[in-house]
Amino acid sequence: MKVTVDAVVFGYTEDELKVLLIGRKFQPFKGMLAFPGGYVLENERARETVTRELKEETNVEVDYLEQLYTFTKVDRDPRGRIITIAYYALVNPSKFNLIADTDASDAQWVSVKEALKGTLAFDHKSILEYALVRLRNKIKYEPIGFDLLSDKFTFNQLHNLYETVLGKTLDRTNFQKKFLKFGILVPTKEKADIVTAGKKPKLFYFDKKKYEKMKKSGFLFDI
Amino acid sequence: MKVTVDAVVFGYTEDELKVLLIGRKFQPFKGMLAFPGGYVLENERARETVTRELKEETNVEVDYLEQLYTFTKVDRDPRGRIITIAYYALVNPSKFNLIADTDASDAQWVSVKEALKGTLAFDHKSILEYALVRLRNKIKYEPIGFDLLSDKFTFNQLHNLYETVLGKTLDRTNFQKKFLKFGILVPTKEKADIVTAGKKPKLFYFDKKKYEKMKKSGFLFDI
DNA sequence: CCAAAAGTGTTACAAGTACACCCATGA
DNA sequence: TCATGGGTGTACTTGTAACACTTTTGG
Repeated sequence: MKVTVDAVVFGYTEDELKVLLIGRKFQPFKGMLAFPGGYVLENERARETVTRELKEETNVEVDYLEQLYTFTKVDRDPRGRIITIAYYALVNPSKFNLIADTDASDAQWVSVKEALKGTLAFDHKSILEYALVRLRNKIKYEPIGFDLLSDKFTFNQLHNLYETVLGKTLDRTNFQKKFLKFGILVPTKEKADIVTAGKKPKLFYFDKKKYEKMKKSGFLFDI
Repeated sequence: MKVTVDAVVFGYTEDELKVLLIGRKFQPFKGMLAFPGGYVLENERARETVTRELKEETNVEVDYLEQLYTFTKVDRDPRGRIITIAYYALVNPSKFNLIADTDASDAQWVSVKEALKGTLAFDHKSILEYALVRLRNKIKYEPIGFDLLSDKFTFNQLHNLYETVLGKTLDRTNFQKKFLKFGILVPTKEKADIVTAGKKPKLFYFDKKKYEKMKKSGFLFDI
């Protein structure tokens, strides 16, 4: 039996949730869009395969990486019996230049909405749906949204991100108060350098170390 | 690369959380305690392997079964490169007579506390720890505790179960009110046939169909 | 000056918590 | 009849949701 990994890498740009897809250079599913991934080698663990393949195929190094699910349907790969361990990851797309290589003819950020409308190679559409559900659940109980944003961000950006991922509106002022009460966001003295019709918003950053400490002493993040 | 499955089957008896373990009949780890499990065959998916091996090795058929995590550490099995897809399951132990067979010299319900103190074959101790964390989280957000109890149960039994699994005390009266308000527990006219120092408690059952409907229309179980 | 976005405050209601208290049972 | 566990009620605290209001900015 052969074992592969697949990486569902989420990014957030232009107020939209994106996913990193490559064009397949070889058969099967040549020319179609698919997740970066590949065979788990004899002397590496699955997580290592994911980071290696991501670097090789797209030049991306992810901030947040978590195992998603292992897909074992018997006929999921036309090459034979191949199971895949799917991972999902979060990254700020502006950090990297996508460079396609090895098995990939190109690498691009595709809107999740569009990706779900079209066709993907293998069972990758099911995997994407599964990953999206996981992301939506996880972002409510763990402060992982920051891995999709720049180090410093405005409340408006965070708010938009949450509304986009969760697919529903959240009261702006209550969202802000809730986050501030947690005490894991640090205000800076800087104001965002963006064109706006109104007041210049403050920039915040996420105090990850403080959050880890609080979590250890029983604090539960919950948006 | 070879692929196995391992099943962490939880049960609840004598006010204690138990796990189903077998004695290993063959090398490696001959004579030690381990989870039921075995190789994924070429023409079956992992979930099928789990139910098949559980039936073969212990005569147990589980009510609730969910994939837990795939463990891929390179040296986790002395026989070579073998990754394992771990599942966890919930069952009411009183429903089955344990019958050990094939690879198992015996099958028994072991207190989770004891199992974590002792030594298990392979990396099964890590897997058990991982499964326990998952169970504790899951039982808060999904009404899966009922799969550990008989079809009809008293509030005291449910309350004890939750306190045992979560490892903390929960106010008896508030626990009851919260559950009743959900509307997923149906009171029967029967009273439990148990010796008690006080009042005879009513028996309830869990209305799974109603819960599924409510869940579809947006209801979130949360204890 | 005014529209738009950021930031702050207020109020009404729902939910959670901590108990007190009564009831039924069997030793 | 009394200790024990089951069952119910209530006051208090906390959290949530909705929205009004003020401030700052650029055109």
